[in-house]
Amino acid sequence: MKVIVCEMGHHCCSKQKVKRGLWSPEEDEKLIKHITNHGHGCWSSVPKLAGLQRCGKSCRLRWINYLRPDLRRGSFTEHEERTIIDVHRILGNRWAQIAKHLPGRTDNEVKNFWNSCIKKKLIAQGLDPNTHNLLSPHQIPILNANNNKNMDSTKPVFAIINTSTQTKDAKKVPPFQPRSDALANAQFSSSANDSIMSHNLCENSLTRQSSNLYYQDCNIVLENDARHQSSLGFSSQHLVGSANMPILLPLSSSSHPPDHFGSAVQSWGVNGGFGVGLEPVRRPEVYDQEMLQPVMVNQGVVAQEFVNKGLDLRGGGEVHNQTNVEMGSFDGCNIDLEFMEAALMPCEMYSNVGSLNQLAWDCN
DNA sequence: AAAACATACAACCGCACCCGT
DNA sequence: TACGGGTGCGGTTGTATGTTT
Repeated sequence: MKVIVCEMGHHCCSKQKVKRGLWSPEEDEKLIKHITNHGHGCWSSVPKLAGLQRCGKSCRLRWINYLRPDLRRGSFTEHEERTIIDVHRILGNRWAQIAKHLPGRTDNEVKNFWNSCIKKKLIAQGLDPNTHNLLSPHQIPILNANNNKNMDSTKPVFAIINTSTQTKDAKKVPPFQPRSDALANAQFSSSANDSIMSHNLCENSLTRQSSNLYYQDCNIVLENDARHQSSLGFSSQHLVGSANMPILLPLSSSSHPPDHFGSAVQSWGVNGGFGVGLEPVRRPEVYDQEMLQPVMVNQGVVAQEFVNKGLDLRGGGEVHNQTNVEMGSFDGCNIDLEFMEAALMPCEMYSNVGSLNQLAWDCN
């Protein structure tokens, strides 16, 4: 083990030589003994009192991340992993906040686990770890190149795209950013009115919206890009996707060529969700509420277009009429649907995060 | 067997915020 | 109000260990 001794560092340790690098068992023992007997008090004074040639900051870090008795060591459980993913989707890289939802885990541990494990899993699933949306099409070649070993070309590949990126100026669309300010104000209840309010407040927070997933053929989406921006401007996508709602797309599949979905491309509308795969994860009351008030829920321009055109968003007009989806089309695909559902489900459905109120509270 | 490479994780660094003076 | 010390946080680096070639 190489121990570096230097005179550089923080103001708290600039007056004396301090060790850097890995801690020895003897140093650990000294620190534990001191804090057990006296508490840490002012961290800058700990090294001197404990007889350590370390800076206070280093002592604090060692204690918090490694020596604390209430730390939970060992690998992360699946439940913890899901919690991390879910909270990260809402809070972003706020590791300390995320760690608060995992008793015995430190921010550093969560961060390392994210960077070394979860990140790769999400990418392997076609998810952008930063946004939790499906990777944009221009990222897919990279993804495929990196994952060819694990790819089964006979199965569809999915990616999430944000509906707001389905434009020619996709790159200009700002990426998903956690909205802690909105979360802080968000209220969630079972009433329809509250639901509407919540969605308005949490426009981007991937809460209930995240359960509104619709699968479409990526090729067709891209080919129809212009149509999506037309003045007529509405398709099933516009209805199902608010400006920020993620949509699941099968990117490519030899067993499911574009034609296979061609007849269904407009069928993935409000009622045409990928029934087999997604219906189980939806809460009926939420579904109904959103069906009643999609315009309010989806605050995008497109929804307003529906209002302007006097369309009945409950019944669905042309959108609602096209629900002939072959539900068995994705049998045997290699995507981990459960994982994706978990990653996109409202947190209270599977994690120990009681509610977004809790998260909002923690944000403050 | 050894070198090269990959991975996990501990630790460091710089910055921002809080609070007391 | 300005300043400085203490602390917390997120990004980054360094190192031990495992795996592959």
